[in-house]
Amino acid sequence: MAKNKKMVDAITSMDEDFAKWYTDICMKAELVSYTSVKGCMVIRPYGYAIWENIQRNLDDRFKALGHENVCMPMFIPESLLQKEKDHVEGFAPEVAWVTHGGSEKLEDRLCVRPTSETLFCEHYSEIVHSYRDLPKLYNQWVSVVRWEKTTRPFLRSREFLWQEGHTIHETAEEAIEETERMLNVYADFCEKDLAMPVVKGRKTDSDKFAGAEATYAIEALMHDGKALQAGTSHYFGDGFAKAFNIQFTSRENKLEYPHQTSWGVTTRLIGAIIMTHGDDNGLVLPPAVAPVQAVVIPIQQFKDGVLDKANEIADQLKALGVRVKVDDGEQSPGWKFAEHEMRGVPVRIEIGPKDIENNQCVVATRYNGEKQTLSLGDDLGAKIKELLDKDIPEGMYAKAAENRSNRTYICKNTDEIVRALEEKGDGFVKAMWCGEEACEDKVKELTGVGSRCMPFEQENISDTCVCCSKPAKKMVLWGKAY
RNA sequence: CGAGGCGUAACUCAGUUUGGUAGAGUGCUUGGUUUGGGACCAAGAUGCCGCAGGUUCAAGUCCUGUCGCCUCGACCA
Repeated sequence: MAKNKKMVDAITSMDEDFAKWYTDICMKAELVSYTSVKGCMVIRPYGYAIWENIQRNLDDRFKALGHENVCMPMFIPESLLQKEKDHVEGFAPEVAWVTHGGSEKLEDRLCVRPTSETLFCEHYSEIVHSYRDLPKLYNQWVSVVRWEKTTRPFLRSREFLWQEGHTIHETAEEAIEETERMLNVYADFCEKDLAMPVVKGRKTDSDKFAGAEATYAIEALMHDGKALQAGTSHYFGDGFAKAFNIQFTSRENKLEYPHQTSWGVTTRLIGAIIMTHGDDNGLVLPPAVAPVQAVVIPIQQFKDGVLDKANEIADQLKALGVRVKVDDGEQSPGWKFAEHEMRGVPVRIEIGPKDIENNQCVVATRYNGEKQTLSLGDDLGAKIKELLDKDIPEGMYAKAAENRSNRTYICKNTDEIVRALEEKGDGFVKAMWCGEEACEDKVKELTGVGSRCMPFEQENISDTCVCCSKPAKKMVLWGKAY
């Protein structure tokens, strides 16, 4: 009782105002702080630690597949940006420009990178000459700038951190394979480590990356029923190579254009974690990326032996590689419970005089609020490790998957879409599409949901388009997007 | 960029209608009592009232301008 009352004070309930609930969590869990420039956030230590864990995990996966990290400059001369027509058209409206160096006006103004395809292409044109130079599997961890009009922490900021992979290959087949491989890396990471179900699919032409031949994405459904693109992977064909004049001598001694890809995920993933798993008591973090995986809270810590026992448990967990903290602060235990719940710590361990007497401790899991009593001893660490590695991520995944399936509607016409959204709230809509952009636009106009992707796992819902009566070509996943 | 909201202590906000000594709660500091779901008592510190002009004997309050932030739309990772 006391808990709910207090927590409502601290965090707006998600049913009451989801947007406010989201910003409350960002602020109160100390993930970010605003600055004097709109859309530019301080990512605070706790938020950054989550990013570092995401980064480490993905970086290991990239390296295991042979990718190398590089770092491109942050400025792109306007003349370079303009080499690929679709690309510049896509990004021009949202780039920030540097017009002066010191007090001197620049001849060729510089764009602050919104993405680095052009820089990679310029570089590849210098270093790729022979099929022996291929492939190049490069990646970089940097920040980029897009001058967004509406901004929100993690979901849409003007500067954001990301990783952008840029690869260049001898053949189209190889590049397509890379595009799919990296999409799968993202999907696996999201599902296994972030416990977040995603739909893999291809973007429709109207929604694909500026300059790409094909764009693939993973789409996740947030707790409020809105869709969030969690990662993308693009196949460029040889379009960029032609625009930037990248050529190599092939095995047959012919001059050929290489095929390229790019793929990325951003700090938006932190937003996805918040909105997939969070609840009215705050953040709920998947153990794989939680800065603190387990917190030990001593009860009556001033009594002899309590703190020692707490530290003993922590040491046992540390030895197993668990990120663990003992909270020996002066606040009351109840305060600490609420605080660590708000920060999303996956496991809480309570240890007090009563427990010590019975040679036990209380272990509570954040995502479902369940408490259990475990005996102290050599296997305690292993049991908690098992919770962190298996039970918790699986339970979190199941919970998120259930929300998604409750909010996924199968519809045969636009009326059904409107009705489903009205009755059950926002969510994913599965419906057939004829392939015409006009229908895509009309569905959005009539129902409010836009095309998210054409899932790889197709279902035949009906033979005709959800909008017109023409034969259907693809099942499309529709939704309101963040 | 359109529509709305808001800038007063570290935070949340009252005070603006009707101009007249700068306020509350939370947090912070110190001391004490507490400790199994955000404990209690006492004492204390903290303000360019977003910024710039103007009106006035007097402006947090009225007028003009300006900057910024939040939310919702259109656009986007």
